[in-house]
Amino acid sequence: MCGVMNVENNIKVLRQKRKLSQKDLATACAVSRQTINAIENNKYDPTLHLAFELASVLETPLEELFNYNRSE
Amino acid sequence: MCGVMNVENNIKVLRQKRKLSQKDLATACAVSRQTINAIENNKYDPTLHLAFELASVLETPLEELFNYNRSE
DNA sequence: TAAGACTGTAAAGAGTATTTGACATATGTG
DNA sequence: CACATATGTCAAATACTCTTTACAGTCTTA
Repeated sequence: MCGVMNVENNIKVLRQKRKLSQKDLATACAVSRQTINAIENNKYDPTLHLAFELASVLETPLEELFNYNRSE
Repeated sequence: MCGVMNVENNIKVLRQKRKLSQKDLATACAVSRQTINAIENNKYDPTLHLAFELASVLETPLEELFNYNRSE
């Protein structure tokens, strides 16, 4: 239900700005490289836990890291 | 994995402040009442999508709604 | 007492997030 | 060329989120 709604993210841009590889970011967040890759390419959304971890590592507020478009 | 880390939340307090029942909030977020109940009682964390929905309905920033304690 | 609204909880099942391992490609460097 | 690094992707397996259904307890009010 509600399939139209997406949580886009700016992870790739922010990661590259800090000169981190997907593997670097994965290690810093204690997840696999494939997980970072999948999230950057919008295969699925991270868990809330990982979202906070990403925001912390990338030193970016959650609201900036993810663009949530309500009820499109 | 990573079992020590938790994402606590202030949903119950904020919900009651707005005089909403669990059912009210559930309906507004398009999830079941049990889901709201489980999240309020820390049975599990919501998805990122639902977290944004809760923040939107409760008109509260994500960082205020959830208390993320990193690497305890 | 009875009835209604609100909340806590449990079990079964569907759907999603994440992992590991593998393979492909592209780029840069010895 | 050979080697390393970074990235995209796939498949199978596991863990977790979330749903529905159901029952129980509390509180208020008629």
